[in-house]
Amino acid sequence: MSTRTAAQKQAHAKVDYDAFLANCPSRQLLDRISDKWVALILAALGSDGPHHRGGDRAGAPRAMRYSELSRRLAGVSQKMLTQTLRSLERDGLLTRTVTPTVPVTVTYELTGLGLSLQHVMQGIKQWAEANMDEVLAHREKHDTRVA
Amino acid sequence: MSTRTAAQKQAHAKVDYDAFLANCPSRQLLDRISDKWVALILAALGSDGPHHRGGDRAGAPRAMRYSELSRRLAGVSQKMLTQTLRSLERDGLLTRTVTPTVPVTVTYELTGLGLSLQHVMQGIKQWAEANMDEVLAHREKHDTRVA
DNA sequence: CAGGATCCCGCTAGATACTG
DNA sequence: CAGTATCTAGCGGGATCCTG
Repeated sequence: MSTRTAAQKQAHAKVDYDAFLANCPSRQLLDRISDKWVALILAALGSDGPHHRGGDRAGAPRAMRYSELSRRLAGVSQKMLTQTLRSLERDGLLTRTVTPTVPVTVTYELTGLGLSLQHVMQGIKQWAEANMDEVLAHREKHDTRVA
Repeated sequence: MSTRTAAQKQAHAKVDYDAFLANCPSRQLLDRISDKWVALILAALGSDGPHHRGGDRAGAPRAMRYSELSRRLAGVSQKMLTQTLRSLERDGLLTRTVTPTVPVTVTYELTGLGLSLQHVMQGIKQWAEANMDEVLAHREKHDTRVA
């Protein structure tokens, strides 16, 4: 993506959104994207498919069907899945494509904007998986001291 | 402090955590850290102070007092602040230091583990602030089409 | 297949009051 | 100053039933 527009905008209009401020829109946006399901949906759409389960490095952005996402995000209710997808669509992070086949086929795919967020969110998911042991160790130590 | 114990465990039992799985601990950890307040607390502790508001590039990790954090995270209730701080402390992301002065002084500071997460979370906050306009535009377009 | 619509429970986040 | 304790309203989120 070209960072020229972004740099231009920043230098020109200099709209300083600050998530530290309670009434700033970016605070709400931060709240929206700081979500488990958002992270997982983006990770799923950013990786290269459901059959390649051993490792989620980013490959080419991939279009996935609703059922595929549902299966991949184990334990997600269809309400949360649909709700989150709609929210992401509304924010321009992904596109929803309906193909009028015999049973309707719906696919979701990341936009450029969504992909840029995916790169960040991916880090969080990976951090959680990578540092799980250490966090677990800290918790145990902390709990035994209190208990 | 040395984290030798954690490193020992990690090198020994190579458990591959997968946040896509519902019962995986990393799923819950992902849920915990995917939080607005976590992002803001880490950002606050990772930057270089409250008076330097124009830009939140990471400087040296800084120790902050409870009241400082409370002021910086505008709109946070003391309950959420305390609760989130305790959670982060339990997970080993930050340390809580009590200094028995006349009125008690408590400072919070990121650990190495916390700092590593901060680098990731920082990206989210910055993404939200940087792409706010674009998201807003998408929403407007999407809403007018539906309305 | 891909949801929409409802019902409803739980727990969380906020407000308020009190304390070492 | 830095919390703890308590109460409650609200809604996040799951389960269930229904549809184009």
